[in-house]
Amino acid sequence: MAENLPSCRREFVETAGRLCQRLGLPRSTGQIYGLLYLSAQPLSLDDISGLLSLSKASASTGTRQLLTWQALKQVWVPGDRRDHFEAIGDLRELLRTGYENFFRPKLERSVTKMDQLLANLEADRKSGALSKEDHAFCKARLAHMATLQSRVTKLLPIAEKFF
Amino acid sequence: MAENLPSCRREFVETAGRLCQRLGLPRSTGQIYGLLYLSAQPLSLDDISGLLSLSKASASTGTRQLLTWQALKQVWVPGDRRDHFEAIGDLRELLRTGYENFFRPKLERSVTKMDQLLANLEADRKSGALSKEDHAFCKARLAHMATLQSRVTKLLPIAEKFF
DNA sequence: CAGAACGTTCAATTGCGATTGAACAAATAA
DNA sequence: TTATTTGTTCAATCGCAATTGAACGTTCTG
Repeated sequence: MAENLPSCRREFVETAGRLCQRLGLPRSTGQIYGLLYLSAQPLSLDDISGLLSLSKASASTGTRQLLTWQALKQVWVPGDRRDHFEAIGDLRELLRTGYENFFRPKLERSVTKMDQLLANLEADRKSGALSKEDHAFCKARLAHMATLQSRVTKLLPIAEKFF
Repeated sequence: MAENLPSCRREFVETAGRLCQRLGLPRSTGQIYGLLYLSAQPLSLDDISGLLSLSKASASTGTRQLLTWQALKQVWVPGDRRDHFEAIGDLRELLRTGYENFFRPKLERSVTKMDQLLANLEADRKSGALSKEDHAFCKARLAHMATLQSRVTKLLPIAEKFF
């Protein structure tokens, strides 16, 4: 990490990096967004890799990823043919699209997965792999899980409106 | 993974394992809970490591972790001096304590972190590390983030009641 | 045109944390 | 008592994905 960053930015970059790391995303991605979030001027790939001590490759893949998430935008800086990047500051929107692209598909898949599981359960019952008691037990537990699932599905749109 | 598991349990175990993996938790942890969630009878450490093809060590650490999360309970099986484990089926409660122990502390820390950042910002301003414009820009962005933070803080208790 | 600047791609490396095997301690049995 | 069973701890290993360096294609410049 470069020493020439003001301490507040340095700390912010570190925090953003760690946050991404916890979310299972590349740390560099968070660092890049964090750096740009507190940069009044757009930065080039060289600036980014230099300030964060990242390789050119990481800066490139990271910015491209962030672009697909609509977390950054490219801006043209007159007199410089390099790409420059700016953070899109609207975190609310970022959160919303993040939910849309990230959570929601998984939630939907989990519902179809539950159907598969229930189908398998019946198949196991018929094939004799599961006793009557085990069948009933599993069915009850899966049903309980399904109700929770539907609650989450109902909650999230509400939360979305809350923002 | 053992072949002697009925297909519905096998698939459930796999799904639970992957879910934990995505959440940044050990996969084995999810597998163990998944196995027990669909087991009408409590299982011993040997059963668990056998059915899941895990080492004794993994089964031990995994169950202990799950116990601290109140996701399992130990039950005594007469005539067997080994520990046996049962899944606690109330997923709602599990979710609630998970939020309490896992998310909430981080959310609280993020608030104090924000204070630190704002303090650093002022320090940088006074030391001349940040121009007046940069200072204003960063302050605005951090303020925006702080409002989002407080919204999340307000939302979560509401979501909790929803369940 | 040649040469440089810029960004991307991809195989190789690295780092991190889950998993393991072996040694250990505690409890039970013989 | 000694031997066996049971569960934990910890250093070593392994797997996975982030990161890198080098080679590449493209676009600009002189």
